[in-house]
Amino acid sequence: LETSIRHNTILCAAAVIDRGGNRSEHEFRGEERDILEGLTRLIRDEDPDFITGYNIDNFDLPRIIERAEESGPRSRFEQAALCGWGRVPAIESEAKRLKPNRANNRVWRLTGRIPLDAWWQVRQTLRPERESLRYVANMLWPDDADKHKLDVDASRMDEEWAARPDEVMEYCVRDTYLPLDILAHLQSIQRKEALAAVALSTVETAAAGTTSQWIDSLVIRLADRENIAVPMTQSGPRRRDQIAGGYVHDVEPGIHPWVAVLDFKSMYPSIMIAQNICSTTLVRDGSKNDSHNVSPTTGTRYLESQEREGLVPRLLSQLMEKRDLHKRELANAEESGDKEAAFLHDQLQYAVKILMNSFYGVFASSFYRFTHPDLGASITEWARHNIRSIIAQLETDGHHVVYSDTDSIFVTAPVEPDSPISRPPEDALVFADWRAARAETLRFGERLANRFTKEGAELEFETALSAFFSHGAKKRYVGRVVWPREEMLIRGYEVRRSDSFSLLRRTMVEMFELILANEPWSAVELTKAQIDSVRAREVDAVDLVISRSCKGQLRRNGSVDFTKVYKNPDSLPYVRAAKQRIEAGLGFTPGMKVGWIVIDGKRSPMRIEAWMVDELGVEPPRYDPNFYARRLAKALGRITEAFGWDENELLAGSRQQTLFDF
DNA sequence: GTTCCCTGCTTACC
DNA sequence: ACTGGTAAGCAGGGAGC
Repeated sequence: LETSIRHNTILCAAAVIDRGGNRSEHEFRGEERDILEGLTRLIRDEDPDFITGYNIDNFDLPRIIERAEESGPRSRFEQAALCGWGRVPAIESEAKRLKPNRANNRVWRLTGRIPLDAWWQVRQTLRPERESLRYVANMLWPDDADKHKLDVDASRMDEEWAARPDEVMEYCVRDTYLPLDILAHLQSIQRKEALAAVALSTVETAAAGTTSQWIDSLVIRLADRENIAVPMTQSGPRRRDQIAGGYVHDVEPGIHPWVAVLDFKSMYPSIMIAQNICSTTLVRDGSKNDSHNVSPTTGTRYLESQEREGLVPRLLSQLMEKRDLHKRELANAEESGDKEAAFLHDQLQYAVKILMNSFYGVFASSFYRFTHPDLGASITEWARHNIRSIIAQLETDGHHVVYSDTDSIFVTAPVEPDSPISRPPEDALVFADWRAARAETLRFGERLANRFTKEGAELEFETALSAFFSHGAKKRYVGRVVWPREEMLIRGYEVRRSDSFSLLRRTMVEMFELILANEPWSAVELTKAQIDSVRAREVDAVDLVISRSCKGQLRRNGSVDFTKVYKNPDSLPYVRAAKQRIEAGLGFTPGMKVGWIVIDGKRSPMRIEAWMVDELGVEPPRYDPNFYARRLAKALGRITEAFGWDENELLAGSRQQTLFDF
């Protein structure tokens, strides 16, 4: 749709029908009624299974319903001519199922069809820094200029429509192809189908249903076969104390040379299977029997599986076998060059993985029908117990555990001291030392995996690192992987965060390269140089865009209320940016990411300007160089501090400035 | 005008 | 109206100085 900013009405619409790759395009303009009727007729004639678009959940669908209700006839059945998209006969008795509807502001439902928003798929699978269609198209197809041509000013749509409707129509059509291309690129539909296949659910449930519905699909089916009564879900609010989660080991700041990384294969599902944890095996009457599986800290008891195998453990074992099978088939297919089979098995093994990992969350929740607070608590206490006891044994044996998070352990390998940590050229003398260190780390990793793997808790040797670095914060680390591939592994740091800015991300990656190559002083020099260039305004504003997602509540008239979701909305930079977008006529839908540039960081609240360059092609805002210099110094200083250069020393830089000069 | 502490919030890791 | 916990870090704002 293209809509009037002034009157909220629909100016024109375009649709593209994709039938097995053959596409046809359809344009609608004229009276609003005619546009809506035309779209509805097209959908009823062409009968699509999926309906997509960019941000249809929050924009197109609500707009269509709203306009149909406002401009259209009174009765629900008469409105069906304007938005009766459901796959049911257009008769009075079906009036209810004809219209798309959205229960409790959640996902859209449309009888017989599946609305699948390309924006949401992009967001979930790609996590882009910014989410405008223009930005995403540019990211996915950087060389495809006509996919991201910008020749209509969307913020002045009324004027554009009045002056040159043909160009607007063309622009509208082009943007209708993109969501189809995006879904194809992300293989979104295939993924939903694979999930439906393994969860034994409809594709609709796989696409729009909740995790608990996927699990219900498997558990209730099995419970029915076994004549086990299925509890109802209790309604109403039930709060309870949180259960304890995974264990996270402290990290010592600095470089740790030659590290073997091990992790448990499907940790929580394995524990559920091994300990037979299930609603149907939980001992609830206080009886005690030596055969019971007893959890290590709370002493929760479960029947042993020989006495009665729990429904969930059984389902999980089957899923685990299924995943192994698809992985084997995937390997076979790859070997024989059967691309279609390889694709299918890859989708299926991935869907099984997703499904297996969903079990724990549902059973640890307070409101699932088969849940009991003890179930979730038992799973995590076993997990903490297993990993802690391995850490303790390793330390007793004199091995240094560098880090551990939930199901992973990072252990220093016993390599020759002074083995090089960065790969030397193959003709260098020390290359042999590097290779020997790697071989030793591999042997060590394999040995640990064998030693600690037991029935129901398989410890796998996952990667070998020639160096591990952290500045001392949990969930933030970098590793130079030397096996099974050679690559850099970065977790948690600003590099991974979409609310950082690209100059910081880039500089930090370069810095890590140098640190892992054992050249920390070069890293410091690099950082100082970058700080200087921001200070001198030599950096493009596009490299300084910060973005975050922003919530809001949509009012009936299409405006957004921020006070319902935020205590003090105007104190938040992203809310201020969202308001600027709305002001500029660019539109904002709750949940979307908004970008901004800080133009005065000294004021409180800081002054920002929304980033609208992608959509409007306007001049970028003039940024506050000192703010960005400080943010760079802060984030990078945390890292260089491990080598003796702190934030203020970085800021002082080559210019001999003091902390208070900006 | 700092500094320190707390709160509110998002986004990461697993 | 619905899957969990653990953790880092930014920005705003008030208190005590």
